[in-house]
Amino acid sequence: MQTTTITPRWLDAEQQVIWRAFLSGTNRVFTELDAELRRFGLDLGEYEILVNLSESPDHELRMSELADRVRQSRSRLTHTVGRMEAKGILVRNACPSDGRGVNARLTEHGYALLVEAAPYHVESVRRALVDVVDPADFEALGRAMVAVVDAPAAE
Amino acid sequence: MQTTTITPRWLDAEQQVIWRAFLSGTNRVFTELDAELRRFGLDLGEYEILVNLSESPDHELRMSELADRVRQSRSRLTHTVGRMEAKGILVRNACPSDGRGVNARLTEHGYALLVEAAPYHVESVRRALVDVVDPADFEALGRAMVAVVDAPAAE
DNA sequence: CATCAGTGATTGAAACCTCAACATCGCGTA
DNA sequence: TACGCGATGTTGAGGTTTCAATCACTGATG
Repeated sequence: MQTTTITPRWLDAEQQVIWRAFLSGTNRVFTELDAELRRFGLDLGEYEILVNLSESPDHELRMSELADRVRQSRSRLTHTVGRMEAKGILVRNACPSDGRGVNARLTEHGYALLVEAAPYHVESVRRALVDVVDPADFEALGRAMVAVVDAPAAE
Repeated sequence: MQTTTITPRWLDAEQQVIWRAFLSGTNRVFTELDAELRRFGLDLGEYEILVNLSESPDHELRMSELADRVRQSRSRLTHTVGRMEAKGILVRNACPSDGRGVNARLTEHGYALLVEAAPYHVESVRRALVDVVDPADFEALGRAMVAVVDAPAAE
């Protein structure tokens, strides 16, 4: 019998430091954003839903399309959208062109909430990340994250 | 009456692109890591607990110290450690030098689990981030994250 | 037209996290 | 010694996410 053994390619000391800074730094950023959004009764996941709807025609989007854009599972999105609907932030309607589909659409109140929260949100993004990082490093960060997203999916 | 009005300093187009890449990229990295760790019945939060205990004398750490290192609330850590204890990964003992304190210590089984999972974990860190990013950009990423962590806390 | 595999969305239970309240203990001070 | 504030951990309730199962509909195939 033979097991597939892995010879670990450990990170070197510097990579290790960078990796741990990544863990701490991302944690710090998201903690800060959530703290700011909480003042509007939102979290980052809900805020991204608002943004994506607001950028779509009629402030409306199919659930599945929305799930892809905010990187949430369909199930999670159903639950979250259900709560947001209960708060009057958006409404759901059957999709006219596809009997399986459901459209989520911002209400007036939901759009007003986004308009109100957005300036504070962008300020927290600056405070936590954009304004504290050297501009050249910030651009490199962008390239790095694009490379991550564009990397082929694991098997 | 007068309200404090904010003149939003919106992100410019390029900053916007980088910010969204950051959201997608970090999500991609953490999704990949969790998927790999799930094969060992762990998530990233639990894995970081294992790592921090394993790097400490006697594989043991005060709960509060551990909470700081893994950036989890005390409450969350109590719950998580409780579940890990139930699985036999670690044990809790009263701290001899401080009646309030509790030490968490890895069991043999817990350490063996870490030893087993670590090579796959590091491989996923490489696959998701380290190996797909240009080395110079990776270093810049490190500087950026250090700047984020070192930034003064918001009021 | 009948079937059937695939897609879109939801459901409910279990697992997990958050939040506020609480219990306990250490330490400085009078 | 007694007081009281601050720190350490835990608890349980309530809210959120995950996971697998399910329902409904579409489109293709025979």
